[in-house]
Amino acid sequence: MSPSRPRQWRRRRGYHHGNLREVLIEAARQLIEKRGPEGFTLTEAARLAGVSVAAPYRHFKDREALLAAVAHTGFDRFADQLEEAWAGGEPSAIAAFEAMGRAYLQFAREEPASYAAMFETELPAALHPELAAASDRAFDILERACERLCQGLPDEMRPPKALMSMHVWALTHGIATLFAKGKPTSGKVPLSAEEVLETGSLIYLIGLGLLPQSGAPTK
Amino acid sequence: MSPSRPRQWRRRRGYHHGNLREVLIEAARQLIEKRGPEGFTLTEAARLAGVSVAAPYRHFKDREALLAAVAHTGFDRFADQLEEAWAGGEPSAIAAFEAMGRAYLQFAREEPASYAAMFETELPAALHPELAAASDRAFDILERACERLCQGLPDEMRPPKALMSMHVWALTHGIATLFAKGKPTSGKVPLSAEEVLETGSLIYLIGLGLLPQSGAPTK
DNA sequence: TGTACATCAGTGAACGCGCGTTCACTGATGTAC
DNA sequence: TGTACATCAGTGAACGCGCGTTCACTGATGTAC
Repeated sequence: MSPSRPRQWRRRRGYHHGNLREVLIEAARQLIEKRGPEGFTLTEAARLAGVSVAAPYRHFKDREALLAAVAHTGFDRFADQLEEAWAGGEPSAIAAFEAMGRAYLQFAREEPASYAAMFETELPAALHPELAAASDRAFDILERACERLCQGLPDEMRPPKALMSMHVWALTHGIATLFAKGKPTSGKVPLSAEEVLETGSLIYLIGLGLLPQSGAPTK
Repeated sequence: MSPSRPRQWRRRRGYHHGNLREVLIEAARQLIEKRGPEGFTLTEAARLAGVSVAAPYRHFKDREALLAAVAHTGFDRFADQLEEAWAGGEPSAIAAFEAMGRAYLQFAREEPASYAAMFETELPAALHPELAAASDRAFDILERACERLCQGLPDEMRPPKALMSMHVWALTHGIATLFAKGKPTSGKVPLSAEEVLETGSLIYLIGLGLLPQSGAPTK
């Protein structure tokens, strides 16, 4: 073993971390999960990443920038997963739609910190345009899904896609947050978030005329 | 003017404030409105109320107790307003239901701080049983409303009331939070929260068979 | 009605703490020659 | 291949600040006699 410089390109060894930006985002995610988006501190994130408290400033302008990065990377994965779920349900628009709903709930459950950073903070969109773009992408996916769903509907029964997207998004977001752990509502009712979403959207789709009345909830 | 002790029973003059508990709750509400439930400080609330930083401890065990009081009084008014709106819409169950929905959105808009303290904090229910009771009361009102709505429905088409309540609550809560000011979603779409809720619940009620298909959204 | 006294609801100063951010610095890395 | 050097990505100490909470205290109030 000669003392040649360690040829570990993106390895996190030695003085230079090599990966600190991503590690800090992940650390912030963990801390937000415990203490909420307002509760996480830059100091703690640095400690968790094993660097000095000043190191994060090489990668982020300030605390808020790290929070925005958590939200941004969250939106990216969120949009990816919605898209993937939709594609996996094709060619049945209904199946694809329901798969997307489940993917939404799954994301909120598996990445509560990302979800909180994305939807429960007030990051000024003007200061974080790349964040706004990432969030728009997720909304567009939802909107296109609604459009596809309604394709077969006669014109006069087809709801405006923006309106329908809001219905679907609000219902899903509402379920995701009411069922989030620690919330006063969670566990108050012996139902899973998935059951509530599936039955709720079933009734909604019947109301739109996309499904026959017979499909009413049975239990 | 003789120096007789001021006969102002519950007036907030002089050394004894007389009203401090309520004033602190109101101050906390104002601060939460600006900085969120995690962002408000006891120090600032005391300053806003015009008392020393130690005074709040005469009325609240600690910071969290004041936060819980904001949530508690919020739930009380919230439940009152839902109940009142329902009563005002009687005897038409549909009209009463929609009035209740509007009252919900109105509360969230007029008391964003209360709403946040109620639904966006993680106050341990075990430590605040009176809070859990107040929240249960609000949910019960919603549940009874759903029951009333479905009264005319044949048994096999009637959804379990807990399930239906969750649908309705989630949709309304989702709309309220997505439209809350400062949120990434607010203002993204040229629709009012009320429009989205009204059309969304219309479609839902059609899906349940409570309204004829003809009532589909027109615009 | 007057007075002594217990209790209540404030004050103001102090504490220890952890935070966000800045600064001059230094070790590691990549590259031009 | 070797070396000089610019740049990059860290360190570690320090700062000023505001917070939650505690403490001994005191002025105001209500009440028993």
